[in-house]
Amino acid sequence: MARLKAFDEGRALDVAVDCFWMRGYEATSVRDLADAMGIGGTSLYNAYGDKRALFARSLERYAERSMRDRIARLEAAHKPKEAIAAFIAEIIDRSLKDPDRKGCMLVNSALDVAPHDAEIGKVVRGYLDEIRGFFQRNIEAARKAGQVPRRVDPEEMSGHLLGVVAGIRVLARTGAKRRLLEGVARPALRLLEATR
Amino acid sequence: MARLKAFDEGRALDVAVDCFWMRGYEATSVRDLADAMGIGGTSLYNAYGDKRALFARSLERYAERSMRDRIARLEAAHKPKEAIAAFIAEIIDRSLKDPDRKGCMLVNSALDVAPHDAEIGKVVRGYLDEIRGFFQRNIEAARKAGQVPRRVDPEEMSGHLLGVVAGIRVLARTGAKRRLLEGVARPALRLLEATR
DNA sequence: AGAATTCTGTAGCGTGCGATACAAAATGGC
DNA sequence: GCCATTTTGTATCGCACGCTACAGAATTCT
Repeated sequence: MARLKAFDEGRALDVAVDCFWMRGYEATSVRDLADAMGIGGTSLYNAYGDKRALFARSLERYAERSMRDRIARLEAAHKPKEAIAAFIAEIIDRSLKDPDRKGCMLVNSALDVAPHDAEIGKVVRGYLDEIRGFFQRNIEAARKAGQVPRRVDPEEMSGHLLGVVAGIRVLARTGAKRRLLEGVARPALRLLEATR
Repeated sequence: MARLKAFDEGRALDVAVDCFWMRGYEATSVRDLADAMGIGGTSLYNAYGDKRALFARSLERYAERSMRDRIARLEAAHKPKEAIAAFIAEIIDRSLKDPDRKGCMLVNSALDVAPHDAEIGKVVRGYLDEIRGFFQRNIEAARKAGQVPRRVDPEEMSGHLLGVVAGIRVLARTGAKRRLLEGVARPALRLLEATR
């Protein structure tokens, strides 16, 4: 019927994710994007709409690949309390291993673009609440199984853990060392252990 | 000797702080700044140098007025443990009261500009470490006074509190409600209380 | 008053931005 | 083989960006 696309939309989108992830929305130009994705500007607009639409799709892609996949994998592989600890440990490891110090695209977006774009702000809030939901779900399960003290309130504690994760992402982006990041997390995890 | 400045450099700088605080570095144009400050572009360059220099001075001003002043005031008015609780309570209140949801300029800068500007990154890290220092200092004092459990490690716990504050600032910028923000903070403060 | 110095407004520099017009190239259906 | 349709590269568009040249206004010193 018509000419075929000469590039893989999904792969190019992954590249766009990296660009927005590293530099943020404003600081990433359409030309930067097109060059990195290996396509022309026309193809970019043809395939994804405008810059904002591409950002929205990138954010969605990030949430799917870097958040939901991780949550699903950890919940499948670990018992509830261990899933929480593994989530935080993995985030610290990834933050330290990434030479670009990109942090978390959701956290970056929460500060960068959410305040100036109500629609994207709502989306970001939804994604962050999915993370909180992961924590709450697993706290509840662990508490029912007697692996977490009864005095721990799942809703409150899930918010605490979400805040801790966001804080870790912020500090990691400024080049914090492992010692500091683990120090941020450890007291929170200790609250899930039985009190001596 | 020469013509006098027709504007107050300090007051204008405060306006610049608000602009950068709300919109970030990239998204704030020199024209936006000059208009808001009530001066011409030439006067801005004459008085502050270029945009980056104005940002650096704004960040410094913010740290002085919104961080060091608060720390000094709270340490003068409260005993160590209460100073910590008051610091966090004040941040939550201010975050919720601000209709612009500006959050914390240090945290915003840590994500926005620090990763792309080593020098400013270093400055931001220094300011954040001043906050951590406030926490550590007061934890140590409270612990010596027997108001905080001996098992609390001041260095680790100060990092935890810094992370919690950063997390609160992130979530506040996305429009989080008081219930969530206080839920983030409460488990951390509970660690400073004696365990039943 | 006049000289010296600094500040201020206008006007514009070159550059990069997001986005698009247009024609050539490539594909599948008939 | 030709038509309809979509993709692609080139070549911009108008605009806003950070920044500056320049001349006139304002101030102090002599």
